[in-house]
Amino acid sequence: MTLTVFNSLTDRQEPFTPIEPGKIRMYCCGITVYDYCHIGHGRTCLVWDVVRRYLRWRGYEVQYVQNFTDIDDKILKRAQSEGVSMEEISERFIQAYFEDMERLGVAKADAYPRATHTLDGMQRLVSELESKGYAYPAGGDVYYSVRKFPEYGKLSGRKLEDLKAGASGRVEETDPDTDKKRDPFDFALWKAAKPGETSYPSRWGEGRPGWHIECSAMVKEELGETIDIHVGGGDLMFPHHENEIAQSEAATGKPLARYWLHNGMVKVGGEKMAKSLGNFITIRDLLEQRDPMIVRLFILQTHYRKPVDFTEEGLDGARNGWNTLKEGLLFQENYGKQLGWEDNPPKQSDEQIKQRFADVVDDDFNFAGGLAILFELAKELRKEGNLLLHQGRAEASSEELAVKWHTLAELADVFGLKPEVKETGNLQGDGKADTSLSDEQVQALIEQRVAARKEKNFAEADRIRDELQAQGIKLIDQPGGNTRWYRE
RNA sequence: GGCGGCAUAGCCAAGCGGUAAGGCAGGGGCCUGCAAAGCCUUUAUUCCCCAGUUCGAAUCUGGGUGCCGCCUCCA
Repeated sequence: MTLTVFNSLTDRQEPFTPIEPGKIRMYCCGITVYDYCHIGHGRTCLVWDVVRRYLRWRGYEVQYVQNFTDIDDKILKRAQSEGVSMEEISERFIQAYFEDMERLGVAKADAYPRATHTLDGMQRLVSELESKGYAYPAGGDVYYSVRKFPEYGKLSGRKLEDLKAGASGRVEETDPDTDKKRDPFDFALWKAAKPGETSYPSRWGEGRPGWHIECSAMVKEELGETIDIHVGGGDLMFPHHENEIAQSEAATGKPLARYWLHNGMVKVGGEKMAKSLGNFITIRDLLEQRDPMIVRLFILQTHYRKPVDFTEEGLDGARNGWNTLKEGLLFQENYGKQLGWEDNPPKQSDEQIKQRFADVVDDDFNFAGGLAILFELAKELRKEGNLLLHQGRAEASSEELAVKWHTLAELADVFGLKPEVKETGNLQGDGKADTSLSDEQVQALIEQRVAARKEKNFAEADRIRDELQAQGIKLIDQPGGNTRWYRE
């Protein structure tokens, strides 16, 4: 089967072919760095991280670029209210972004261009648009003339007439600069600086770039005139991506991207989560409560184009599901020694299963379908592990188990799902709660309980178990009187 | 008002014309001093409703209903 993707540009699912065989140039619209990232940003980054991982796994060389918007009204506003520079705000939240993404296991992009580092490129592009007649200056601003670009609206499926019908009465009233525009739908490529604002010199005077031009400039500088895949949140399709197309394609006369992919929004309580609605959850707040891998699994369970509703119930389900996968992934950690894998680390994976996985995921990145295969493998390994634990031997051969484990680990890696291997405790918990008891204290109590059980003093044994349970320590009694434990 | 998307078990979710994946939760059994974990087993004659096409439809067509997103900054 061949990889097919849903292209927003054609509104159809179509076979994917890169411009240059084996190579993919991919651009993701990143974030405006004026605050901590919320889980909507998290979903976007996670989804495209996995797409990128999958494409690599499928054998493509992927060049992946994601931008930071560090020139923006909201950054300026925050800088002014805190009495610091825009740079200071940007820098702070770029660092926070990297911290959050590292915790979520999002791989680093190949480049992170910033608006402040792309000023020349943006100005060149604006000049080019001006000289080609697509842009006009107006009192220190420069606007893009939407009517000069006949294909305007081709991405979002809008016609200028429809926009007019919807926006009539709103655009004129809300935009005090409207009088400078020749058409209400023209948008700013360059904005004249207002007094006290951070600004940059240009041939149109002191000012700063408009929002959309940065991506047009960055794509061109980092990846070229036509790229393979341009991705971003569905809410960016209009006007941001539409305007990017208008700018880039008018300037180069070539398509900006062959495939446009958009991810669905995150909802909370059935409503879209957005800054403007005030119902957002930041990634760092969420990660106080939940293992990053739970969040990853939760998000990957829903197809990337569908909306996903964040609920406690949903996250609880993902937590339990993650425990199952983790059990499988830790198979080598927990049983490899017993199976004598040390000098012969398993390297072989099951080609048939990998083919099944690829067939499913090739269908517009059907991650949920792919996860079903991971669960299949993880459950088999868990079952065999349980046999090893209780009976000292498994049903399958060491080689078979090695292949299964290796296949699972390889496919889980495509999804960025990795258990944290902890030094403490002899089984893995979900890393959520922390207890006041040290490992030594737990161990001591367990030894007391083992002794009590030997004397058939079950009241005392149960008392100790309850005490540990209250601290979030779970016990597993094994045949032969051994007890394993983990933190819940 | 315009444009677009989605409706599948208690919850989440795949499925894209051939007779309902998977996860979570639940029921029953095994194991256990009792648990926990694990194992086995079970849970939608049916896919929002109504028509139609077809030998055959959750899947295609038409018409309803409901929910959501975009049209303004937004991942």
